[in-house]
Amino acid sequence: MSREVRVRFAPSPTGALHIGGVRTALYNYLFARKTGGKFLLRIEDTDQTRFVPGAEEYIKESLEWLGISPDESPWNPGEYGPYRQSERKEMYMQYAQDLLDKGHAYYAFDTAEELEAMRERLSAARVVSPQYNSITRMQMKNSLTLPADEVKARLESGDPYVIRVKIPRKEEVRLQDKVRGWVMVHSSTLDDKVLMKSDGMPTYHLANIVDDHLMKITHVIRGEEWLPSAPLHVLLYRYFGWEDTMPEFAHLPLLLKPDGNGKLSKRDAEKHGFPLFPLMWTDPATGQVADSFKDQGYLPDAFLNFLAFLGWNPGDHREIFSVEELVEAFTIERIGKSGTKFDIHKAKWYNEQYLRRKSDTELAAYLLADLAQEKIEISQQKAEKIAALMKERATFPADLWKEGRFMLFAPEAFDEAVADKKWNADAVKVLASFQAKVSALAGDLDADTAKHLLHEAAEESEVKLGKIMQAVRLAVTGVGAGPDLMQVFEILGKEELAKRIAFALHILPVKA
RNA sequence: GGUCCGUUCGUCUAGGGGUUAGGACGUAUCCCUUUCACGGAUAAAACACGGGUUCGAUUCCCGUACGGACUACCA
Repeated sequence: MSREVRVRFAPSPTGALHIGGVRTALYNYLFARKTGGKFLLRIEDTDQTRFVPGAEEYIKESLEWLGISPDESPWNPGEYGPYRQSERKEMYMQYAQDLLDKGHAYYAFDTAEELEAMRERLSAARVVSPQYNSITRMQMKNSLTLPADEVKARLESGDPYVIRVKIPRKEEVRLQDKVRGWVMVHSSTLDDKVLMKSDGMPTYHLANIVDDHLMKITHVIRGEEWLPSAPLHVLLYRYFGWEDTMPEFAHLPLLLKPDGNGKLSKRDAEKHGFPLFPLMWTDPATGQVADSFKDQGYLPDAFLNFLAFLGWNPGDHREIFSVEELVEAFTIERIGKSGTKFDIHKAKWYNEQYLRRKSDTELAAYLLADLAQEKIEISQQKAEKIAALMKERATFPADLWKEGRFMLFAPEAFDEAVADKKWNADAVKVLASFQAKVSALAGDLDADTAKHLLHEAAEESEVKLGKIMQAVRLAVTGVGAGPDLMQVFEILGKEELAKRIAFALHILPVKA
């Protein structure tokens, strides 16, 4: 009997969802689609002190932007809700109680100061890893050391307490990870983690296991930072008696700094000028605004393709994958083991590839939107022509007009280096003649006609066209490089073209 | 410090007991071209180190180094 695949993305709403989290969500999504299963989103907000307003909406909008929305979520609940742990608060105590009853958990009354004192004492005694465990718990204030009536009295009087898991002294805990293979840990290195906090909220460990079980999760795909606590989770499944339906684990490699070593951080992003977040994020506490992939001009499908390849590959030489193709090709087995350094160059390359594959109509929409921001109006037809001409040389949609500004505005100044080298009497002669021909033209100026007229002008002046093309470009665009000139002429139209040449002829000094 | 995880060109990676160790990004050169870009071609560029096992190891095993994660009443 095989269960329907159910996977979840379980972020904590403590700020903007960062790129590593987005990748985790993506892998979960791909796996669910591939296996015909369900992808759900659960908000892990058991720590009220870290709750950040707006973070949940941010997660939702980020996934929507990328087109990887969950099948079940707080805003689109399935039959296993609620999908926010804060709203599930009442459910957890009975499970903690179950562990208490079975002797796999106990009450602990130690204050923060007492815990601190314990750690200091242990450190002073050169204990290698000071922790609340099978040995040290016997010196602490808990239901294992205190007389039963005192425990009872403390509980009844409302003394603050936590519930801790009772980790066995000597036990080998094994787990099979789909990415890493067998991982073995000895229970003596584990500590008695808090399961229920004194505020009545469960910790991640308890809530996570209970919810995954209740929500019938079959595969846990999450970041490698969770690998050290996975043995504890295995133990909890065992103590609850849920081992037969325990999900399979897959711990993803981490995203690392582009240079040097270490985990990818906000500082690296700032240093290298690349974003870390899918959408723009304003920190509600500081008002600080963080840049985003979307706002820098990354296309969602390109970004997704790039993200998928950060730690995964299809095993062949293909690089460009639509979401559908990613779903088709994705397997957990092909996820890599080692950390991945983040390289923004590859992201840009993906963006270029996707940009070039977009239709002129699609790109014209981006262009028109950008221009509207600048309060510039051009026709749909003209926008499409510009898009067609510029898309081969753009990385982001905004480049369409940033790099092609001269198609909308006549040059006010001319590149001096180019003028020095290329502006000469021959060029002036041909341009003057060409300008006259353009002005005298009866119909519209298209690229072919422009070329024809320019050839004519050159021949009449007995000048080789190749010698003066740079000068012609300079006169019309103000710079020495750019897209096909005849296409530019067509977009400009004959009046604008004639006007620009006249202006250049007037401004630029003629050399002998 | 302890536990766990990892290590193939600068980067992302394929591969796997015998290979000219493959691809992509980036870099360089050439071709195309009215320029720049695109596109095409070519080049430089890697198995961390030391021991085993083996006829043979980059591949398997052990160790070392290096890197990372975790080590909270945070997730």
